[in-house]
Amino acid sequence: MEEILCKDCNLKSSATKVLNAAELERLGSNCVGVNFRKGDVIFKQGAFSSNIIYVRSGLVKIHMAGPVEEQIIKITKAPSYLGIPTTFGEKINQYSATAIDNTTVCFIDIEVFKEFIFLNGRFAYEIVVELCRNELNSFQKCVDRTQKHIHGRAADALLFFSNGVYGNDEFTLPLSRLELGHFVNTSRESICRILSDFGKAGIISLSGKKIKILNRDLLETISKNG
Amino acid sequence: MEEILCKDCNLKSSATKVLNAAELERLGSNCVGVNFRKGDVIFKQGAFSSNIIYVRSGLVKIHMAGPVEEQIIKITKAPSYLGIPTTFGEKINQYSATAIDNTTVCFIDIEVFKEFIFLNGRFAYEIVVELCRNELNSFQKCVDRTQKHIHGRAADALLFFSNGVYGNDEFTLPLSRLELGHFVNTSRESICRILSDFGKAGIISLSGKKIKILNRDLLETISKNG
DNA sequence: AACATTTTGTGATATAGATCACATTTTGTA
DNA sequence: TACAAAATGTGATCTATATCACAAAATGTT
Repeated sequence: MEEILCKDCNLKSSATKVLNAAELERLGSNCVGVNFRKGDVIFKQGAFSSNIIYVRSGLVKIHMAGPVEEQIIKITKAPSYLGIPTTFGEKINQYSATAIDNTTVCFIDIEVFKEFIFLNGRFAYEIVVELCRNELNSFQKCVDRTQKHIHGRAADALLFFSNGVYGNDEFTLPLSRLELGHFVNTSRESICRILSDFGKAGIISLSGKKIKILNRDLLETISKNG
Repeated sequence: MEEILCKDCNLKSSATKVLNAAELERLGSNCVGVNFRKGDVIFKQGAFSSNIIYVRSGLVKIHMAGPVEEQIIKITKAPSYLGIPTTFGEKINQYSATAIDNTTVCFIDIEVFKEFIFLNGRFAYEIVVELCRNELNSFQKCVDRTQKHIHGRAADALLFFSNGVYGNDEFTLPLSRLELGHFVNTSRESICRILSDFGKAGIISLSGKKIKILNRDLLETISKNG
């Protein structure tokens, strides 16, 4: 990738925006930008972890090996940090991150990151806020995952891509059917069936990975009650 | 409760240990201790939130209303903070906390807490570490919840009480069968059946809420593979 | 102690969704 | 362009667990 200095980066996180010139300088010399293509592994569960990762652009899945199969815990759109919990909590990554679209990230040395938390209260505050938001989301997501029926969870996923990721009624799924199954806790077969159910009911139109939401109201109803 | 000044409190959190005398003084004048008895609600989902809660002693369940039924997201033993995510992320509690044993907590004014994060890097760091640990645990817990079969999840719960809470093979369940169901995502009936299965198999002995683990190895095997 | 209420145990049945099995389509590649 | 490999669609079973239904204990209350 073309090298951009942190101070000139126009894709700063809300935490980084709070750093002063000297701190940005320090960040710049302890921060490496890397491009990943769709499918590339950014970091792997079980590997040693010594960096915080800032996703400048792109889309990433966070996934971990469960007792039975792989599970996609969440899908994160830039801008966002990855691996803060794993890097602060344990030396070893507790989960993997894989690009599901072309993605640019910065690897930030954990020690510099810690330094900023120690020395810059506003930075620390922004990080705490981000972690808190994540925790709430993951509680909510876990409850939905365990209580909703498949149709509801599949509707959730479609609405997530439409609203949360692409901001459009029409989009190309960045996941295979199998991965979509891992994201909503079902089998590939069930996902296939549900998507075609939705298609037959006129809720979406689909051809391969291209999806268009035709009846958003109904999809939202299914998401709530399904 | 007998009033104890924060500076004299011998149940400090790892974050509070890092505060200096002046900060402890300030904390003391913005911090109220309260006792709760088993069953008392500490804070309620949907209510306005303006305090961080530090659990000095006791046992608390964090629970939220799901689309179908109540779910116990986690059970937290003192010492620990409650409601940091809710208080930083949203003005409204996203979940409830209820004492499931006699519990002593301190209500800390959110503004003082923020102040410490801004001004004391070591305090901020300790909070970040706690939040990170929570996030990892909740990922793991969510995967287990959605992938393990009931027997495995029930075994998990028993091991959690034995190892994580009471540090003993013998303990009194702090939950009714229904609540235990909410904790491991099953119905009351299934929990009853599984506990009696475990009893018949000689893995535990049980009379009412008193439980003794007789075959820990087998229970751990079930937890892993079940 | 007697009664109402809540909690618990356990069989019988129903069902959402997994799994199996195979055909078809799509994608990558020599 | 042709062929191998991967991804997808869909019917036919199978099964874990929910739900229903009721009896029995335990607990709280006057």
